[in-house]
Amino acid sequence: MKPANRVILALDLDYFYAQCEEVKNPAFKRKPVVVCVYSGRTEDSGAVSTSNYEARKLGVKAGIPIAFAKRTLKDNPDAVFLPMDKEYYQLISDKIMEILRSKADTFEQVSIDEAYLDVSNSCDGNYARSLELARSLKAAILSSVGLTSSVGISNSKLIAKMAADESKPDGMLLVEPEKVKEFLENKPIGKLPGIGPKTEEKLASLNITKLGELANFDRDQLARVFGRNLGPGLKLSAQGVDNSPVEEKEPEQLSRIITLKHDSNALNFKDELEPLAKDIASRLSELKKRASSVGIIAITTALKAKSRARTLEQATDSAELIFKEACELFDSFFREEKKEIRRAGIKVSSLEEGSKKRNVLPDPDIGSGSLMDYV
DNA sequence: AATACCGGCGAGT
DNA sequence: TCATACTCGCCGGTATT
Repeated sequence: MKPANRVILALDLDYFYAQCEEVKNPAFKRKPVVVCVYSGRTEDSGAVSTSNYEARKLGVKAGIPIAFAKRTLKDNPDAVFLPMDKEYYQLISDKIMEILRSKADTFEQVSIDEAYLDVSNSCDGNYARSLELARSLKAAILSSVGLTSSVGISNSKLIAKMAADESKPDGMLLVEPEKVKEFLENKPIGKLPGIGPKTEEKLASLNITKLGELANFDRDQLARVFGRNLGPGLKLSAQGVDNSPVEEKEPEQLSRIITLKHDSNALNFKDELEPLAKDIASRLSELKKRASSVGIIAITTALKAKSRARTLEQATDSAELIFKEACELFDSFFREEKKEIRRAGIKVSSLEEGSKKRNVLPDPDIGSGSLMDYV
């Protein structure tokens, strides 16, 4: 028999990059640990990628400038600043994801440190059993790589995710289907995944601050303010309605971006750009994919994101072609925008299967003309 | 009217 | 104060058919 309820588990690795560094060097535990992405412009230019809870307590969290973080912790001799070691974190992540995948009916990795498991069948729709499973997963992760994690369980990805968020660090929280409404209604709207600062402000101007209020708000008015899909979607989410399946998704786009050595208003940074194209091309061939759209990303000195893109006649995985398209897009970008840019990137999208040459365009439909054409 | 594409924005890790 | 590197998804506008 198919279980009546879905049983979905969301698993999050706690403060992932920083915790990986604690594993590498256990002396870092109890010290503020700050994982940094140095942009290489000046000594401390760049941003904090993530930090452990010791650092967060002191106000050093993801996204802030490294220089700011150093100033904040300057009187704390224990504070540790480390460059991001993504390869190492990736190895740890891969090992964990392999374990999780093997325990799920269906599995979906959503980022380097997060995954959903649909365990409806393996737990036979039984939430008590899912709690046992969650305990054993957390234990398996701890014993294999030494990391703590947080797990949320409910009947949808949305609520499981929110439950995991609420339980962290090193927590576990079950929200049974009958408890979903109660779980949501008094929470501030910003707790809903997808509602960030901007959306929160717009909702506040409609006098909506709690999820319960959003759940009961006029659907059509939400549609007018937030758009036909997004508006009603917000209302459904606030009601705890989420039927999205747990399934592995193919990547839809790849991008690489760098901070330029010097701000620029012309394409005089080809040397810095070319490796991005090479990188994307080799990733494409790893994935056995080709891209039929190539685009560029430009971040202005005012930190506004700009983009240009072009659809190719034929999908490609060639570094040379991607680089050439990107150069042309940057040239025309600088011709029309008289802006200085700080960061530059390349993005490919419309990815399709197959690394071998193959024309995927349909044949020109010469038979579709009117019969009258021949009269 | 439906679909495709583009550029911008917002959110999340 | 200074402000990384990604990925995903949606929106409105415009072009294409």
